[in-house]
Amino acid sequence: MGKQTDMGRILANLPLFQQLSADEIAGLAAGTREIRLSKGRILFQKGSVLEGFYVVARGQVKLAFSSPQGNEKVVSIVGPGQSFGEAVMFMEKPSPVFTQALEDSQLLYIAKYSLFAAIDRDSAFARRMLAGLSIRLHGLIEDVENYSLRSSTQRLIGFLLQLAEAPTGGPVVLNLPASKHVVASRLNLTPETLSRILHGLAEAGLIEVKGRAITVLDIEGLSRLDPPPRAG
Amino acid sequence: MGKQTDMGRILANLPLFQQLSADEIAGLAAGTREIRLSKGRILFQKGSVLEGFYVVARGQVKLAFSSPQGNEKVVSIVGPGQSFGEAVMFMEKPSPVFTQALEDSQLLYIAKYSLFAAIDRDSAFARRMLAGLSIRLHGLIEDVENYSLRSSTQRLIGFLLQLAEAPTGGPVVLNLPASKHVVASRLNLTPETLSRILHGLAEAGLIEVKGRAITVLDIEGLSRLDPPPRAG
DNA sequence: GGCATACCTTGATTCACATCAAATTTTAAA
DNA sequence: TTTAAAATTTGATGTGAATCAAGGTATGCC
Repeated sequence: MGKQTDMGRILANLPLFQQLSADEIAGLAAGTREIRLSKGRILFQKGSVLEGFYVVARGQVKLAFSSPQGNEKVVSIVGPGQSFGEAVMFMEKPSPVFTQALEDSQLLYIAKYSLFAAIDRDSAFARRMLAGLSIRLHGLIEDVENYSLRSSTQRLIGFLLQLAEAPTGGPVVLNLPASKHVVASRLNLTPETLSRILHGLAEAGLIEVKGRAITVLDIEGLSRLDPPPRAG
Repeated sequence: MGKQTDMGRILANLPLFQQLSADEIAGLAAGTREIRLSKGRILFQKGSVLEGFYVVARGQVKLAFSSPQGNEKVVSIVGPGQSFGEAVMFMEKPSPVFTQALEDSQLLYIAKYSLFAAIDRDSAFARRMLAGLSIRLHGLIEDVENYSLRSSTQRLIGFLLQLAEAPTGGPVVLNLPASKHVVASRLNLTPETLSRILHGLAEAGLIEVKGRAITVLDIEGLSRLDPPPRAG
């Protein structure tokens, strides 16, 4: 036991694999290996071809691309229970992004053949996989929407409200999921702009900032500045 | 015959359904209906929930979102043989975009249950579906990359080179897939900016513009202005 | 043809955000 | 603690592309 059953337990707890049987989990676990990644380490470079995908068990990694001019843009901050690399694996094309650990992390690498076996055995699982990719796709569409028709301030507010994730009116304390530098990049801002916006919102009495901890004082007020997408 | 076999023929020719057996195509066709959409018509609004997905048989539609301020951003221009709406269907969430016909169009609507049946019957098809969504996802990542770290000019050049799709050095004639207004929106530009950039490139002797027809005179020169993503 | 409607271009101006430069604070390590 | 390195803030300035405002030019309709 030990390693093997640990992996089984982690796998079984992933949203994606929630509904698999013990047998199926065991099958996946056989094609899975553990990877430890210390802070700052690159997992794979842009251009890599993946023969499997990854799940974060502990820690945090970022997916990002870099321009020839050396700028870097964080596409995604991936935390425990979340996976990445599926699309690149299914496509069999070079990855458009690279992956770097933001903290010391523990990942699981699940081999393609092992996942395919699960898909072949269980079409409900295949559907769940499709739904998973669809959600990812939806997220990217939202990003595109944010970048193209919302201002810096609106993007930040949207981000904060998502973290706050509480429809209550009262003050909510939240922690930025990463350094301001990384958060800024994720929101397509410079660190300077992020700092100024946070200052401005604090000035306006809408939030309080203490390092990475942000207290949302007035969700209503923030929402008013952040025209939420109305259905219809 | 007629309608029914027409649909079968169209379905069978779609990249997604290429490798299905005649039986399987027939099964899909049973859950498929034809939709005619005249130019300017809205197929579904933002916020709609889809019980199936669409394939363009003839014509052209756009997927776009609009801001409260009335701006509109085209996410995708969809032509014959291409499909859309799968992700929204799998997710069972409101669509983040609306769909409007750019020309008189003929679409096929493929019901969810019919697709699910195909997935249940044939896991290779499920895999192809996964690969299809992955490709879509990859495209969106590219968009995000373009919006966040390339200039207007670079985005346009990238777009032109993709349309040119010929590694030859000589002049290539291509047609913009839609009106300049729509193309501009797709590239996250105003029509004014698009016009100016085209003018500038023509001035520089790199292209020639005559309405929607664009002659690429110097692919090399264009590529030099458009740092292509290097793997590695 | 003549008229209207959409489409595109051109110029002047503005603005949001980036960039550059320099403190200042926080964190980590010795 | 002391010091070094990293992260963050603050201020001054620059700029790419949007916006505003007219003109032109196709395209289709009567």
